[in-house]
Amino acid sequence: MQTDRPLIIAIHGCTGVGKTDFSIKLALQFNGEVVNADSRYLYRDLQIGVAKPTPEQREMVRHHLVDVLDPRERAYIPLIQQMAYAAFVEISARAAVPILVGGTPLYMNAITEGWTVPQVEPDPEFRAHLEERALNEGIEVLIAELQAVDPVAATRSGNNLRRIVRALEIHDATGRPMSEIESREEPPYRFLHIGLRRDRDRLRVALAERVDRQIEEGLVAEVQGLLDSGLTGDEPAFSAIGYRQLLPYLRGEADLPSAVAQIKIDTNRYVRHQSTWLRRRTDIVWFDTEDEGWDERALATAGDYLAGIESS
RNA sequence: GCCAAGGUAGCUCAGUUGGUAGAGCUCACGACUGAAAAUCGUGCGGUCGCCGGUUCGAGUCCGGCCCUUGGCA
Repeated sequence: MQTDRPLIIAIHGCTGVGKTDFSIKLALQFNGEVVNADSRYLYRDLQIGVAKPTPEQREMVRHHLVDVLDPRERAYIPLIQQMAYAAFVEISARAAVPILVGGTPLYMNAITEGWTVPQVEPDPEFRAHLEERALNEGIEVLIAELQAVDPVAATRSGNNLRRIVRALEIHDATGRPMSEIESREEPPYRFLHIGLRRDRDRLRVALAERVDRQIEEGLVAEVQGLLDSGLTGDEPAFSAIGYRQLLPYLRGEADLPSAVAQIKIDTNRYVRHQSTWLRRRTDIVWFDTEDEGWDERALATAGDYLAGIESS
């Protein structure tokens, strides 16, 4: 199929497999610019714990969607999509190659598959009210209510209160079932999906070492600094792994070793969640980063794609 | 050496008046379209410290032994 839709390279993979370093190589070789799709890179003031691209890397390659939100602000799918698509336009206009680098599979999918989420603004009061009812009357009551207006959403929401509340919120605002409103429309771009992966056990060990390194590099002081700047620890950015686990320690409620241990456990759990999303995609070309010369082959694959020699 | 408490799933622990074991976490798998590094679900996993006794039947009672922790000498 020949079209003149702009070419985009998307890099998928779990945390710690080397997406950031590879994206720099890719960008340097093909005149690329990085478009971030990692929910934690969006936030200003988070650095060590989220393994953000270094200042040097950001000087070498232009980055988009990094440090664009205040820790108090909440990220959400349409916002990420708008910013990413705007970046694609800007980069393409410069005749450069957009390199979308994931981390947050939900955002990667929403961007590359063109999800259309129901345009219903979250209503804090409505949510608080339902959450209170769930507490007092039991979550079954809400499930039954959702079942009545949107069986599809009720079935897939299970006991996940957040999803139940969201579905009820959409129905309340629009009078229509969330499951009917949502859709997807292929975005006007062509993507090459490159996935980086690594043996899970060895990745876990490497990530544990990364956590130890982050502590040595001053993660505790960074988190303390955020609190000193007036944040409470309840802000959206504080759901970041490496940050929220340090709060009990800084409050004197836990010792450092157990807080660090919890960071490692939560990091591994995060990897599992990412894997669940990634396994579902069938359009990713995978590279094992433990294979000799994987990066050369990945770069070559990208080169062929950009040159129009798609082999598919 | 003596006294006390305790030895049950990888970890922390529940186990009612004896009826061949549960929870949370870990780990694995899955769901999830305005919170997603969030949230929710499923599954794997134990010769109940060892030996013997009582009993139709013992993690649960009795005896002995081993080990851990605390206290006293």
